[in-house]
Amino acid sequence: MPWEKSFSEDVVLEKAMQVFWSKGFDSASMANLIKETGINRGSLYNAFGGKQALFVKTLLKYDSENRKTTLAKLEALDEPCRAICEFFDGIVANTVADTERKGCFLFNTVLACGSHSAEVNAIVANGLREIEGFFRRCIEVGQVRGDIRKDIDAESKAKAMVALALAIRVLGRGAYTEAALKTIAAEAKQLIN
Amino acid sequence: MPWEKSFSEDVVLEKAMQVFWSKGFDSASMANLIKETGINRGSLYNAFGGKQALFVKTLLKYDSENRKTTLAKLEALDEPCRAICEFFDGIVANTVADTERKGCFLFNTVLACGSHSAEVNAIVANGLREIEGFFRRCIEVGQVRGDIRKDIDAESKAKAMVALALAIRVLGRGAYTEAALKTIAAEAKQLIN
DNA sequence: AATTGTTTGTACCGATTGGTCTAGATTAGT
DNA sequence: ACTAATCTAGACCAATCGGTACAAACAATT
Repeated sequence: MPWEKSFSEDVVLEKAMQVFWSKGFDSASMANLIKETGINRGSLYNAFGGKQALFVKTLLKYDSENRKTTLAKLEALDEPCRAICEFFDGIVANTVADTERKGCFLFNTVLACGSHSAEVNAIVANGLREIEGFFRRCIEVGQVRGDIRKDIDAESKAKAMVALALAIRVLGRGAYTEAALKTIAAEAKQLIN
Repeated sequence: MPWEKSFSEDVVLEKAMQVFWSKGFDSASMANLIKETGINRGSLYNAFGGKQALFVKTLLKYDSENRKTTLAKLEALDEPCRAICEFFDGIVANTVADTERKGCFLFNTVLACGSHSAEVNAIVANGLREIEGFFRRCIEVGQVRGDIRKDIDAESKAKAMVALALAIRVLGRGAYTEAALKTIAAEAKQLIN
């Protein structure tokens, strides 16, 4: 038998993810992806199948490596209020630290949902659902522990928090200043007061 | 002298706007625009200059015909709280009524701000600023009249409202159900309670 | 009827799109 | 050495992109 592979699929996926993340699915060309991943055209098609399939794989990678782990870490704090605060502080920090202004890969994909396949839409819908679930659980646990008032509707506030998080990411791509983003984040935290 | 014109620029702009609105700048091709406007390729270039120039004109048309007039009508109510409520009821109603799920042309353009010219970015930035100003003035007037508590920060809440409005429009494009959008709208109204 | 400027249809341009394919180099196991 | 699998480099494909060009049809004034 000959060799198995000369490049790391994961490293290539990581680089491809950066391209899709910063340019979006439509604007990212195969020429871009070939150049940035560094591997050959044929190898790319052979290993991943095509542009759409490659995109799905990068999105899944982002979803499991960024979104899932971030939420898991925050939930592991076991301090609901702090978890929510750190979530919003985190996305503001990430947004202003990102000189490329590329936002959140998952949210960016939501915005262009019209032009994506059902498979992609299912991935982002699941991501949104889980972010909302994170907020809801934080609030409910906080209510049980007496940190959060019991008369607020956890699900309702969780949805509003998802909405504000998305808005921070979107407006942070250029339309709003850091100060404005921090203001919105502060309003999000205040939802549970 | 020959004739002046055989088609109405405004009617053509209206049709072109629909194309850009539902497909976005990048995905809308000149072939689409020619087909939907019904006028000839040469006439289109002669009358509007090109794709980018045509886009700017449709965006300005939307901004003045939709955004400005909507805000002006609400502000003319001279009932701040009702104006805010009707704003959010209105965007939810518009969102669910739109079977094409095309969202708000202005917000859609914000999302793709990275790929637009400085001119376009200035138009959307101005639009956002004016929406925020609308909310801020509503809150301030409400505070003067005693309808709204005076200890809330008008500018801060106004920014949060812009964020929630944007999120409703974006999530309404397919990711969230009508019920979820109404929940977010309710949270937005609650910001001034 | 001549003139003038617009509309129309279509051909055309170079560039780029996603995707396929071939040729040859490379490396490992037999 | 031989074979098998994968790599690279690049030619190639039809389709589409935004934009230009041009000739014919057209209408309104002179």
